Amino acid sequence: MNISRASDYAIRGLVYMAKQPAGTVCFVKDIAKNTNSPASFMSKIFQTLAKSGIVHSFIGTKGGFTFNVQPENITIKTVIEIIDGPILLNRCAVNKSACNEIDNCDVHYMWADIRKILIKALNAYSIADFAKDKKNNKEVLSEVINF
Amino acid sequence: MNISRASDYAIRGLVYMAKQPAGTVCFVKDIAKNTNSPASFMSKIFQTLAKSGIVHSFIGTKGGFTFNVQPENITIKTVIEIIDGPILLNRCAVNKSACNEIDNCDVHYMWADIRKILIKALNAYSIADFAKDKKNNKEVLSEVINF
DNA sequence: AAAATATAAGACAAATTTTATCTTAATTTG
DNA sequence: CAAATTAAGATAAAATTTGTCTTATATTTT
Ligand code: SF4
Ligand code: SF4
Repeated sequence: MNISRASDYAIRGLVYMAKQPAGTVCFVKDIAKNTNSPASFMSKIFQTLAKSGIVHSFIGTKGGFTFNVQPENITIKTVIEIIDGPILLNRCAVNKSACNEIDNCDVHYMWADIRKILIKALNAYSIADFAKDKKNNKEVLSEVINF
Repeated sequence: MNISRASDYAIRGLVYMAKQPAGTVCFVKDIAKNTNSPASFMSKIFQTLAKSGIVHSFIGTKGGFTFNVQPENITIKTVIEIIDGPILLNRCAVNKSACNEIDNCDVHYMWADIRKILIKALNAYSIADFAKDKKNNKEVLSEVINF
């Protein structure tokens, strides 16, 4: 029950980028150094992010990455889905076609429900939220929703 | 971002047990058959559940498993933690000792927050909730918390 | 313009985790 | 006490995750 290390790195890398002056072309080398991640692994992660369209890549000397979507509009959920694929807690609750139950089984509604909550929480945080200050100034969700 | 198949099976297996008359000694063979899971895999899963104390096991002919904790008191979170281990979304947000940040890093508060929400949601459902009827009669959480 | 350099892209490989099976031990029944 | 039934535990296969190494592309320098 965790995100992959790749998704974790991706988020940290994007947060690092968001902290640089807007428009800066960032090198994987620097992104990796500042996130304590293996550069070659981070490289592959950014390839995936580039393919998805949220960052733009430039090959060759002075190449690197820039945002293609504003960090305010990139939520944690977006990043996790790009790297890890769809968020399916029990790996079938959404993909009903993969199960042979005619009616929904005993646990279907629960997983759908919990998934909905999780996705909303993951969508409540954007990359830009972390670039500002450490104890980010947004109110803590779990208090706001009184849950 | 999903629970393991083992946890999924565990939950389904326990729900099956909860549907039998209280006190029934259940065989792995039957539990597996009724959850479409490999019996030998389910066997190992129930070993783990037995070690944790939530079920009791009986060896030998007419052996099997019974609840050691009332299904009402076994939440989904409990089961997942027994099978998959602690719920750590980014695999460090709780285990601060495993990281070398002096202050908390940029993403620490977010993960702590989302984790808190997820855990509450997982704790809101018990095994007994599913034994009653399919569209279980408890209100849908994601609506109740207006989130 | 060619060579050297810096960079991302993509192919490849190791490590870990997940999923499962196979063998052994324990208990009951006849 | 032998046979049958069941869980426990050891072992193995498969899948996924994590990571590295090589190749292609663009820029800069000579
Ligand atoms: S009905 Fe059950 S098995 Fe089928 S998709 Fe829903 S949760 Fe999965
Ligand atoms: S400070 Fe950052 S790296 Fe350390 S435990 Fe928290 S989330 Fe993990």
